[in-house]
Amino acid sequence: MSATIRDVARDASVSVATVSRVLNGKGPVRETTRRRILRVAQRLRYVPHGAARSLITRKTSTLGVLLPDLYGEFFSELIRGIDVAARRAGYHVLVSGSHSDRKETEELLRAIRGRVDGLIVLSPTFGVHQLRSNLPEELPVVLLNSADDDAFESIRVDNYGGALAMTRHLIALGHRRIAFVRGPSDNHDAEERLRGYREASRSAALGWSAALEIPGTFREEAGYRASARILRMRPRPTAVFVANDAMAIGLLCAFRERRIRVPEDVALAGFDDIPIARFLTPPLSSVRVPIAELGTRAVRRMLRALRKENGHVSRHETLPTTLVIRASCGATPRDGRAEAFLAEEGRRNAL
Amino acid sequence: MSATIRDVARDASVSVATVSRVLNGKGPVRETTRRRILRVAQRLRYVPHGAARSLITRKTSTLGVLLPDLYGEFFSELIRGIDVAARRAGYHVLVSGSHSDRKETEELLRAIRGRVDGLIVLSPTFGVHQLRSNLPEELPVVLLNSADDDAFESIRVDNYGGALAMTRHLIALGHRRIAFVRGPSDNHDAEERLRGYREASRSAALGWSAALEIPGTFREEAGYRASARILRMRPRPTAVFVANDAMAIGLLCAFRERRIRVPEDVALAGFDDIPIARFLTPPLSSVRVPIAELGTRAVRRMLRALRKENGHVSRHETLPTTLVIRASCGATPRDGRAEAFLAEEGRRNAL
DNA sequence: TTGTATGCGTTATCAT
DNA sequence: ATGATAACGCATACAA
Repeated sequence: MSATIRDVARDASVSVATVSRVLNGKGPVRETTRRRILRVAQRLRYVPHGAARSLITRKTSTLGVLLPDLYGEFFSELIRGIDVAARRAGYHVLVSGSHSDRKETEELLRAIRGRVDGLIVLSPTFGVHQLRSNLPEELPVVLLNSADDDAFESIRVDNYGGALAMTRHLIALGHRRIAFVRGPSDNHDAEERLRGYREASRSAALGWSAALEIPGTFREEAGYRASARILRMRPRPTAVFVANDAMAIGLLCAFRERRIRVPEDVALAGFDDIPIARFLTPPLSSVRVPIAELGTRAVRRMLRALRKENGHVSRHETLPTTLVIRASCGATPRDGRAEAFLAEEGRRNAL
Repeated sequence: MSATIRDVARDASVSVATVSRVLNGKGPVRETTRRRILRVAQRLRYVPHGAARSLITRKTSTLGVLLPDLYGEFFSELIRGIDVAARRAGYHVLVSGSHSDRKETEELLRAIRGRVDGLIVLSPTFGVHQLRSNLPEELPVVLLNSADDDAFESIRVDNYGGALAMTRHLIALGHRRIAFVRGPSDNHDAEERLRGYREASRSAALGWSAALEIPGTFREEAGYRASARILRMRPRPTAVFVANDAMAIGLLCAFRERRIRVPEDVALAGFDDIPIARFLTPPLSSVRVPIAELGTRAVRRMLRALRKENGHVSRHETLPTTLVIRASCGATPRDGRAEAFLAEEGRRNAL
């Protein structure tokens, strides 16, 4: 068994109270005893017991993160952002992902009482009411990219604005028939991106039709499949805007198999700007989403809430998205330059 | 404040002991009181306090996961594997990633006392001695892909065998000068892959030379850069085996810029078989690593250790890697077929 | 079948 | 400057 505070107290011939004071740097204590206690603690390899401490302190110094069924880069970037920000502030991260089942989620929500000081929830699919009813009242919650969020603090990404800008960019390049490959219809991010596409199409008075919108799932396979429907259309779309990069990769693959050239035969643009987007053939134009920052901000907001400083801060925040134009949409020479590549690398490392 | 067990006891006119018995299903209790207590508990939305419970139980029902600076698919797949396996067994997952600083890591190791029941450590870089000295003796530890692991249970992936097989495959295709782009030299996985490449080269009596081994970092950029050195070699290598897929993508990008055709001008093979490998241009031959399974197994081993069933099980385990041959190494027609794609998809979904 | 009492390892509130 | 002791919320041995 590990040493407890009593062991340290006994070996140092003091009371547990004094040991506690020394270890927490609180209250006055003579320098000599302080050093003696520290020495004993080190020799015994004493470490305070987390559960015991949080029982009395009513603080766990850990943040909970609840995620849906996430894949690939998005997941890892988000966790990374949360993790580093949390650790910097002395917090641990309790993560629970791959939640598709509603009941399971509720069970989990209840199980966290006394395990976390706050909860960061990314739930583009589910509503928020189940959160309300399954969570302790006083537990701070920060919502990420959620649909209805009036009850909690929330941070989202400007999916709508990004989709609007990219669609307009394609229009500016002369495209009139632009297909859109959708994400899951129960996903809020996906719906916002669709909304941006529609708004741009409408305001430009394009020959828009429902047939131009193709269902998808955010997975590569869906993009691969979408290609067939796109190539069957008459007249054929001259550009395809895809709701995320993963599906765009599927499309790229399918187009290559059918000898459709990008961007000569059809222009292509994605969404997310995952790290490999610029390494694709051709390099993929995309809408950059600050994923890691989404996590970082969430933690920052959470910390503020934990310090009860959330009295007058705005409860909703939207992170901007930015257009990243590469060769796939035809606005740039087909082959990217190494110079451009290196510039991008610098920016990335600076992050 | 949330309701405690006392609140429930009071409202149900019983003692806390009885409430505890009901909620944990232990000991005999009359059916009528049982139901009454359950009803009250539900009305009060009572949930046992995790810290309090683990203080007395000496169990936290959470698993710690310690990771190095991981990126992309590898990270997310591993976490997914661990997460689902852990939750299925009723465990939470406390993750801490992006550890490059040694001191910070040690601090963290100590901070987990009383927060986790066991620790899963992926540390291809660091040694294990610092684990020993900073961890409570009795804490079960499962090591993943670590260099020296005699002290703990460990699971690793057959990096050596995979690299050996892929190199031999390239040799069988007629290649005699095969370059190898290395991973970080302090990374155990990377070194094992290098070892496999060397062994295959040696046993085939190829014209191997140190110049054929190019340093790398596992990031896309390193692959991009490696291309220059490769193209400068005389005679030029006819094939390049890259220590991971991310770098292979960088190479693919650089080759395209320089109008080097793959596999016609140079064959290419990667390692990891990340999901997008088959969507690349051309589809990338790679060595598949069962990442999610690595996590799943780790949890299984951990659970066994927690049940103290680890008396007679083998302490070291190696997961097999498998060759995935696509177009990039030239063994297959340049364009993959949709049929092949769909077959692969089936396999993937079955996972 | 149920209640009482003790302790898990800390921190915090009093004394001294 | 230090010590005794009461919480924190729960599980459990033992008594009833």
